Amino acid sequence: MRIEEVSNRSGLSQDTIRFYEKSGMLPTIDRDGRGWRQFSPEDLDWLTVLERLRATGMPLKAVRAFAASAHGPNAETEAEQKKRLTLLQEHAQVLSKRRAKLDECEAYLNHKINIYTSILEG
Amino acid sequence: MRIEEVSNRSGLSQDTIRFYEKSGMLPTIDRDGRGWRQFSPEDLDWLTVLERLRATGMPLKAVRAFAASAHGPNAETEAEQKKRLTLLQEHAQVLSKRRAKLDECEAYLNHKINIYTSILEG
DNA sequence: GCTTGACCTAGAGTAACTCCAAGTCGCTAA
DNA sequence: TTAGCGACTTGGAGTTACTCTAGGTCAAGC
Repeated sequence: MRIEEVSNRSGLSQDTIRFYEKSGMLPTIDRDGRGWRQFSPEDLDWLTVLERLRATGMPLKAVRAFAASAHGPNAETEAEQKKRLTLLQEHAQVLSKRRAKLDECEAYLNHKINIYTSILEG
Repeated sequence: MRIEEVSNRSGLSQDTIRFYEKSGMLPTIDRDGRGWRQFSPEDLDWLTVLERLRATGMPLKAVRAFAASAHGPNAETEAEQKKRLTLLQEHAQVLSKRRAKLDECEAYLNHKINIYTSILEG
């Protein structure tokens, strides 16, 4: 696949994909004769993982640690898998806090909207 | 109140509060004899609003528009109130998308965690 | 042979903080 | 009374995570 397709499917911009490659968060991406990136289905899967981690606020530093573990030479050893599990579990905790904050803010926002609506109607 | 108290209560750092003041998102804040900011309870309320809008990802540009409307000379005219209502309603729509994304990512994360857990246990 | 379109790179620009250095002021303890 | 402390002040530099721009390559179609 070319970068445009991978961008559309993963939800990451072409610039972001190039930036992720440059900053070591992707495995080696093939190039064709012209020097264009050729993404495999696995590359797309990986970018989709990254998009989800980033969309829920995992900092790039942690994403990079996750990437290094997943694509390093010892990726499939128990130690590395445990490392990745821990990173994901920590992130899951962050997400539940994020959900609580979202609930709070949504309730507050609806409250505010009701106030404005009733002022403007009555 | 001094900046430390307002920071603790609003959840915004002291630096962020100063940054918001400098970039025109706060009403005029009183100063005491030493030049220290003296926040009123209304100032704290306003900062709490800002913290909630930002915590749910409203861009500063929109926050600034909201602030300009809320503290401008015509703040209480119907036109300005409608403007603010619209901004809040637009943001409420963003929030519901954000919630959907959070749900999706949380499910995916739990799926991944289950996979790692079962590999490492079995 | 010229244009178009999708890609390439390096590097500058942006958003929203966050940190730092250097300075002021009022208080307390020696 | 002066020396130190702690909470503040400012302007400006640094950071994160993109995002955009300029200038360039290459294959295909007219």
